[in-house]
Amino acid sequence: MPELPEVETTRRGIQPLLAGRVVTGFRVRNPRLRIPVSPDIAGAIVGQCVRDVRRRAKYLLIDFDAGSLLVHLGMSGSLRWMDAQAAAGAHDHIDLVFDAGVLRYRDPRRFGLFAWQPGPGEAHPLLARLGPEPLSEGFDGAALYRATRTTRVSVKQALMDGQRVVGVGNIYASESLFRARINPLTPACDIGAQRYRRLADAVRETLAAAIDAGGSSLRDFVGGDGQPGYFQQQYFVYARAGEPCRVCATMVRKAIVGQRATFWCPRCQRG
DNA sequence: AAATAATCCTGCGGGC
DNA sequence: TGCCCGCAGGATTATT
Repeated sequence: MPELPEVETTRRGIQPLLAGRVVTGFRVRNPRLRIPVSPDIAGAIVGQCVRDVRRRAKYLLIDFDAGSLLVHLGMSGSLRWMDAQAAAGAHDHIDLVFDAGVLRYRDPRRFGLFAWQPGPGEAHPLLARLGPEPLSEGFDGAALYRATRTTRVSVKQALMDGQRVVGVGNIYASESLFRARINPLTPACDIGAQRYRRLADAVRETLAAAIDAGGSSLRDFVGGDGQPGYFQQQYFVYARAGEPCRVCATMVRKAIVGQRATFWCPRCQRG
């Protein structure tokens, strides 16, 4: 389940492998991803040099002079650098081929996407309405507070809405709210500026810690059969319903909020 | 206009 | 043991 930390770990793993190299082929074995892979992509990138690999929200942007290849890993996507001759598995849908090797995209559930954005910047419709990056200067408690004055949805749903802040998925929403000691079911408009400052700090800390944890798995991007980019973290509350809170030993609770499983400690998260 | 529901897909675990 | 069912999940689109 790649959330922002996994995507950032993927970016750090592949950036040094791709930058400066020329694409020699683009093989699509199965174009049926969340958005069908356009047959025009090959013509846009074959023969072109990768200038950089960036990340925006959970999208990877592989930059060329003429534009950027947008890659989203969806629920089960992964990218690995391997020998060009390596046999492709059942869910290895796409190869970005270089002389030195191949960047292979595997995605059993096919929730991911590959799209082409002509030109520089982040003009693609998929990127146009995204909120601030949680690890950037543009994100803080004041921004969250301003963005939640007129909504009655729960603070957890507000936190997961990519127009307010990007990259906070279901796992890290629950984890961040635990760190901030905020009950995920509280209406977003009922939370004050001071507590949003605490939440913004918690989001940053939670994501940064997960990215640090992912650093040790960077080597997995080269060769091997493992799933790169996924790293097991010790969660405070996520998927721990019925188990004792790591802070106060109260039983962790679970509820479905906005169709998503939500976990919290009723003692540590009262407000 | 905002909130909610449906949707895409496969692997896995539980129950029987 | 094997089958069926439900669930998991991000983000867009459709519906209320």
